[in-house]
Amino acid sequence: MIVDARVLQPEFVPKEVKHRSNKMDILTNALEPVTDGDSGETAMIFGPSGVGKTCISRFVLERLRENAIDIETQYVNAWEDHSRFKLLYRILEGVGKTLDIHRQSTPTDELLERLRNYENGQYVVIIDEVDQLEDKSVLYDLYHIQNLTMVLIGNREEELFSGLDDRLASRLTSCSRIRFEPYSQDGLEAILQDRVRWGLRPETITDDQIATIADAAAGDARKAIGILRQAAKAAHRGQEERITDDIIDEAIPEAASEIRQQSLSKLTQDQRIIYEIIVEEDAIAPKDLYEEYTEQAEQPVSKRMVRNHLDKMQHYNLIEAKGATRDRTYSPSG
DNA sequence: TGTCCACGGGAAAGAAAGGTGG
DNA sequence: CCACCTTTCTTTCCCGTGGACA
Repeated sequence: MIVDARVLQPEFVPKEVKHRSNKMDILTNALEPVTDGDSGETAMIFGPSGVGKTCISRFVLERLRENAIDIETQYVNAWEDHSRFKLLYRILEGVGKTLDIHRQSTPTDELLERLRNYENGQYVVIIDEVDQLEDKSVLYDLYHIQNLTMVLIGNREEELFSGLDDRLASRLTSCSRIRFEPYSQDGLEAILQDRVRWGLRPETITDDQIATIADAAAGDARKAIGILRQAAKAAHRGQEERITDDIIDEAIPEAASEIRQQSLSKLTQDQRIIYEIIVEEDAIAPKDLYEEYTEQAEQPVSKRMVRNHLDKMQHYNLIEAKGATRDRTYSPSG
């Protein structure tokens, strides 16, 4: 019943863009000068996850490249490359200037110097999850590089501006900002319909079922497509002709746990011990948590390190912290 | 209302890991 | 294979915060 599994993958460059055409226009305008060989305006994109921020940016850049020569583009995820060095390295990678970089003989300033010396036309860089960047001063340096245009993507505006250099912050107040809202019910249904049309055999899913999925996804397209994928896979496994309501009911929690599972697999041994304690206790005070952890771990790490782990797990949305200093508790999220 | 103190998180220092050139 | 350097991870130290408790 699955015709083309690719359209069930979240990365597939989809027709979603048509629901975001006004946002695309703003971004395209900001980057327009690039096609004439000038630097574009720094663009900032904000919005919750699964609303097409990354997707739209990549799409716009792709189209830019098609329409003009001498444009290089690069996509960097600051969640993966969160140090100054890694970020700069990744950016240089996009213009193939990393060949003879030896970490030993190449201080990070040298990386910047190379970017400044890049003369082969305009270079547009998407920096995704920019709030995850630990050293935001690197943005200030990048901002001042000729021929380099940045597209910054983040969840919340305040998070980006906090910890930002004052000088840069004031410059950025004038640059173009684009806010993405969660998809509407109708928008999500249209996106799903589109995927279904290309990815599944006709008649395998009803409009009502699509509406159910869209509703469960709460404005998040990634989640919606995840549910659809789970449902299609389940039906496929069970040799079903079509997707039943029962399959969808099961696919909704499965899609959620799929995301959680992916996060869990990235945890280290220590982090997993901590996570399991929190799940076990449901809500636990920091002190008790650390005591319990020291008992279970063969080589317990310091309190400070446990706090780092807790931070990380909050980022992954695995746990949440409630309360301020004294009455704080940690509990599993969801 | 004032004192106490666990907590979170920043900074510095130390240890480990990863890579290079001899 | 080793000496050496940079980056990354971990620990140690410290201080401001804000509930608890008198």
